[in-house]
Parts: sequence; C-alpha cells; structure tokens
Amino acid sequence: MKSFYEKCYAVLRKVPKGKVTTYKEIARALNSKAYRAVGTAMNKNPYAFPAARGRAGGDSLKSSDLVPCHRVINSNGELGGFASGLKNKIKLLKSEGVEISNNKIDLKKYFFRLR
DNA sequence: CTAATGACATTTG
DNA sequence: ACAAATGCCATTA
Repeated sequence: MKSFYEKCYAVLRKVPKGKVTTYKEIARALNSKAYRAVGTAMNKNPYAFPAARGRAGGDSLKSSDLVPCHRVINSNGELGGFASGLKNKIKLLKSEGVEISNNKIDLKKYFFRLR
C-alpha cells in the first residue's frame, strides 16, 4: 500500500517545468488537509533532483521518477523551505524560467492547478 | 499508546 | 505589514 508521502510525490510529478504549486494544493489534490505533512514529505523526499542536492549526476534514479520538490511553495507565494538550502531552490526555479521577485513568486502566472 | 516534530496555514494583537 | 499564537496531520521516537 502506498504511503501518504508517496501519494504526494505522485501528484507533484504532474507539475510541469516552469510552474509551481503549493503544499496546500497538494493536500487538496489528495482530498486531505495535511499540508503540514506534505511539507514533511518534501523534506524527506528520497527522489530529490541531483542538482538540488548540490551534486552532479551519479544516482541511479530515472528522471521520470524524480520529484520536483523545488516547485512547491507556500500558499501565499513565498518560497517556503528547502532541505539542501533555499538558495538552491531559487536557482533551480530560475533556471526553469520562474521569475522570483522579492523572494516571492507570482502565483497568478506560475501556479499549476491540480485536479 | 503517548509525545514530539515539521520545507504549513490562519487568525489575532 | 509584521510577529506571535493556535490549529493541523502524518510520521517517528
């Protein structure tokens, strides 16, 4: 049986490059209100991007299995946190074309609606 | 089983 | 607008 965390990852994988979603939205997609637990899931994310972990390739995970945890932000448009450093999160997002102004993201432009 | 922990969200001062 | 307090849920010790 799939754990709650794995469900989070499954949903998050739908978010395309250049878009972002929120912890709350993921919880809602799972018909739940456990956005707090979603944050924990991202923190423990075993499928993190190699680039996000500050290391080049070398792992055996397929890109289709990777979870874009850097595309998850707070519901108010702020960045939230990141296991391997918030700065890395910013860098990844910008490299995907997401504009970040004043440590915030315009949800009207970049929010990807689930479900 | 009970208590503690977070990459959150909302309400209140 | 900002900071603190409260509520929240799955996971882990």
